[in-house]
Amino acid sequence: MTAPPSPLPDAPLPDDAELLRLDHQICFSLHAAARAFGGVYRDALKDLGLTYPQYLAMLVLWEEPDPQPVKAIGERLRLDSGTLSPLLKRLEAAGLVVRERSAEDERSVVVRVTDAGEELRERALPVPRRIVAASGLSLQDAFTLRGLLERLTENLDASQAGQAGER
Amino acid sequence: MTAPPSPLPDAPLPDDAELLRLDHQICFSLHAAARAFGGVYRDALKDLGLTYPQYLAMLVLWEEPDPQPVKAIGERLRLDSGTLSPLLKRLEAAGLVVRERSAEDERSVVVRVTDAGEELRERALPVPRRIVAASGLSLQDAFTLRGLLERLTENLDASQAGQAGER
DNA sequence: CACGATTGAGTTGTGCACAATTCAATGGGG
DNA sequence: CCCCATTGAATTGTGCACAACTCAATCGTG
Repeated sequence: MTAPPSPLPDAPLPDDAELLRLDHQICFSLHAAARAFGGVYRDALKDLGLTYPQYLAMLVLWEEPDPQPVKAIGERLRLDSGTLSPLLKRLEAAGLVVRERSAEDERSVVVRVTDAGEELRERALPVPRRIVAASGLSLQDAFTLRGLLERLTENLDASQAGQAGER
Repeated sequence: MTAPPSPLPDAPLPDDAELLRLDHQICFSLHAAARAFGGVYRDALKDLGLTYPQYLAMLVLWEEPDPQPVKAIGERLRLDSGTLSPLLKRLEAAGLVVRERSAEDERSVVVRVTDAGEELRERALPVPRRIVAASGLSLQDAFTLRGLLERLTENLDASQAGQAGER
């Protein structure tokens, strides 16, 4: 909401080149950090036979005892069916989940974790510890980072929404 | 929505479950932020006919007047030839760059920006401004974020390197 | 000089992300 | 009640990311 447009007309305005440079470095850093995270998760999850996005999907499913509709998983992970459908099919092929049409609404497909999927959960428990250790951030920094990232995402999403449909 | 687990200031003890939750939210946030960034760039770059990674590659090429070897671009972006080769081929097909074998080292391929590529640079100038605006972060926050991300990436990379080859 | 190791691009195969489309099930308004 | 807009999944097509591999050019050492 608070968008400081230009409080100081002749402020120590970082000139264009400076702004652009900073921007580039942030998108670079974010890109690099996301991929570095992916690499560490790749190593940590190799033994479990999961990819990072598959792991995220399993986390969502493990969170609740009841089967969850594909729609709900997509909203949680901010992914659409084009990404989730094949991913869930691979999880089903691995025997970790089953997908079945909902009885109440035949359009909906609910995903249930199998016994094998629950067993995998046990083996996945030590994973986050490894990641936290690898990140090397203090709790304080982690909180700061998470807060900034969430604010950033919120802003970016709002900006994009305003850009597209709009009313 | 997401109900913060324990807002009690009295029991901030980060037991395992707490740590794991935090970790998950950070990887979630990072993932989400990276994709939100991608979405905003997608909009901003649509008119230029560039994808976000293609834009990053062009930024590297625009930075220096001389043609740059594929190797150097890959080191700058932390991408390997498996990703860069097809990407650069698409940029070449779009007429923005040309790739030619280096005279000194026949193994190396250098990438040169064409006149059309230089013209595109002019049209790309306003893009970063839009991104900075969309991010809605103050300069202060942007610096903090960049610092945390770089430290995070460094730690993750180091951890992964120690994990893998190592003798 | 010769030969084996290394280097730099490229190719292949798998999986993620997203736009656009398809299709059946559902639900609301005339 | 019927038609039609909406919804939820899935499919198709493009592009990125990475591992594993191929192949030619280069380098180093005997």
